[in-house]
Amino acid sequence: MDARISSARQKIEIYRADVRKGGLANCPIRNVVQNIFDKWSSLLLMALAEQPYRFGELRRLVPDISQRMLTQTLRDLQRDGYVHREVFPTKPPSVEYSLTEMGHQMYDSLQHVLHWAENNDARVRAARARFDATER
Amino acid sequence: MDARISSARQKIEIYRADVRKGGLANCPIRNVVQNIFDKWSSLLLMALAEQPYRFGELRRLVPDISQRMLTQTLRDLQRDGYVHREVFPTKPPSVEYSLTEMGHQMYDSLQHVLHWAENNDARVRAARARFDATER
DNA sequence: GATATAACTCTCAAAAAGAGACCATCTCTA
DNA sequence: TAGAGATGGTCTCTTTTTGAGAGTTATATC
Repeated sequence: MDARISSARQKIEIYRADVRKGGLANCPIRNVVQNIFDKWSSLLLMALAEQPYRFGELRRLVPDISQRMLTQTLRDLQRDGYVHREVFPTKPPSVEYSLTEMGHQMYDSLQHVLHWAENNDARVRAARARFDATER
Repeated sequence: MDARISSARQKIEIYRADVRKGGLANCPIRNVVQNIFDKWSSLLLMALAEQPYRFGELRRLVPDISQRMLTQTLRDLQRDGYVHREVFPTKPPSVEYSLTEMGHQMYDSLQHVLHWAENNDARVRAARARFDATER
């Protein structure tokens, strides 16, 4: 069957499927999306979608990420197969991170939301201001 | 200018722009994406994209969300303008949540990643298993 | 009168994230 | 030749976020 035409309802069912079995680990969407929607993941994917970067470069590119979170997020992305990590035997060894083929494919589908966010920032801010003025 | 053709590089710059100003609140992408990529947001959006639901229905639909997080996530989505909340003056008052026009538009762009996740679960799992066997 | 339903809020414990010190190794500069 | 800086991390401690679950107000049902 073609999963592209599955309804939201079906997706919810998939999300729920595993809850009934007692855990969350087997739900396909949640399983995958969990790591992509991580606080720093989309940002790092955006960077790596453009070109490979070294650890220190990423750190400078994203100044407000802690080294701990950079290490951890990169490892998670590597573990899921989106990112390739290559160590070069230079004097202080350097490490380069790049998107894998699958990483690029995934990013293609992620891009849409990022674009939307970029283009609709003002509307969201306006909605937020309206809410704060009314409901609070 | 058409933001749809902006490169990843430019996006990163946008992400970074506000860091230089000392806070994160003004970065458009991060600002918007933050709430969409919340742990429970995409799941609730998936549900509401299909049809309106009442509070208790959502709770039963997503059994592993705590009431605290359901309330909070819904309020955040409402605040950002994706979700409409309507109170009906029944005896114990009931509340219905539905997607706004903007919510539907946003969901259209979010859908792509969710589809990708649904269709590539096996690949991700395989990558993960490979990583765990090798690197650990 | 006890119990259930509705949509929440509140408190406390557990998990995750951030800040920043520390590490080994090598090169470059003073 | 001593010190500083760059490499890519780890470790510990504190703060923030999340989850679990009891409590709330008001009505209806048995």
